Amino acid sequence: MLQLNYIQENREEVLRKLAVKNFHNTELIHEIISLDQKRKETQKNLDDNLAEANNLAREIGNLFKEGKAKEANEIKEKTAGLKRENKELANTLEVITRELKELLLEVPNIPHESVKPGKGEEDNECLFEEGSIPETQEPASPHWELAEKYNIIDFNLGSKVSGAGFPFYRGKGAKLQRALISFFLDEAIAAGYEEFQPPLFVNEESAYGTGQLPDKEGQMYHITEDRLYPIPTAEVPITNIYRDVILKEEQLPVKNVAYSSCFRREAGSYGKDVRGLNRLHQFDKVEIVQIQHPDRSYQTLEEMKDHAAGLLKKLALPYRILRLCGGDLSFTSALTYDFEVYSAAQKRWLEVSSVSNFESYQANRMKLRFKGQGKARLAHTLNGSALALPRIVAALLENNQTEKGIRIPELLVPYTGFEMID
RNA sequence: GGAGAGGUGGCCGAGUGGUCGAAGGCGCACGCUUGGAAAGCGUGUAAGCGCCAAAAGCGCUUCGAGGGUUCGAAUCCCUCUCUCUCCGCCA
Repeated sequence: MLQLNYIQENREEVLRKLAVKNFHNTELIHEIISLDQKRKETQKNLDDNLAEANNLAREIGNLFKEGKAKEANEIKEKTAGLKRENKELANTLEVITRELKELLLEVPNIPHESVKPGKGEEDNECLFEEGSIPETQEPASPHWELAEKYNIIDFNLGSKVSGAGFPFYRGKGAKLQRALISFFLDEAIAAGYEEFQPPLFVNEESAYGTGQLPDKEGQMYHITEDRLYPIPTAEVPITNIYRDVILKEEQLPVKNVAYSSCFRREAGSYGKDVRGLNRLHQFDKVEIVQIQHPDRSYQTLEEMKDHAAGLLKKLALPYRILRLCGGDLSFTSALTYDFEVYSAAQKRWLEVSSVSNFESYQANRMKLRFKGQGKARLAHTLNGSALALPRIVAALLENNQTEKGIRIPELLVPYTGFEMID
């Protein structure tokens, strides 16, 4: 969430920039500011009262020690009213604080100045495109047909055992998954990231920390009995490592990478766009996360963007990079680059990665700070998929189909141990 | 799942109702000392919120979390949580 002081001191600027994200709730901002005013007043009163109570308590202690029990008891009576008053003030303060936090959670992150306004997907700006659209022999098969033909992914079995959106990978399909995961991890490690294997279930605090709660509640599975959430992305456990942490400045940047399964309810539409691997309830992803000094976070974002691009290049997939417009930017992000690969048989672009700078929005929520010379400051958090598997697999299958079978990209062969799926 | 012991500052560790944000030590920073270093000596060493233009200063909160008792809680009571030891179960 945004910092209160920042909102207060830059009210007009905040409103102007949020408008880029199609956020026009001026009233909310004003309400927050006036509620904070009320908070300060209440706290001042409470603090003064508590100071007085502390003084009286000290006095009573001294009097008892000197054996002046009578005087002590007289003062004691004075404290009764004060106590009642304080309890009330404390309650008021708590209500205000809670309400303030709730309101603050409704304010999205401020977009970076390079973000252009726009309604949605259609207004995203294409920054870069590389690789040629492959010429597949007609008729080119979509991946769900290829998956069946070569018996490498079984959607029906998944439906039987779990439900739609939970496929089985088998044989060379399973090996391909494992190869991609290893490849992505190795590339990240070579780029200086530390590998983590995170828990796949997180508690409520963590879900709030990275912003899945309260705004995206319906997207996560929820194990109510134990109050745990299966992670929708490794970003959640990996970033939350640093919840309530004050790092030393020289520890920055923190570079972490994690492979994990991801779980998403995604109660969405059905049809061609979500067929096969296009949208799943469970999928695999390698996620990179960085925690960086505010002065260098945009440099880092570029570095992470290049990392993701490098992976696609090595897999020889045609891809493009989009800079999301205000309307398509997520609630918590300041700037996001989306990566899409071209799927030859489906004749459309598929999103395979999203690289974002959250600036201090997540950090403020989870009190992630760093300390150099002066006071502790909020750090910046960034993350990106590097990469998400299912659509990569879909594109690999479709783009690399030949009469003899599906050709594995050269750089991946050491990981798969085979050159063809046939 | 059962029984017991614990959770104190960056770390170790003292503290069982009053002046304790907390002894002592380690670490770290600065200074003195030294030709230089070590040792030694001295000083400092949490975060958040508020008052203040700001600094200084002051006030409030924080000893796993939440609640309670009390004029006053790190210290007493209750609930939760985590860690350790033993037993049970188990990949």
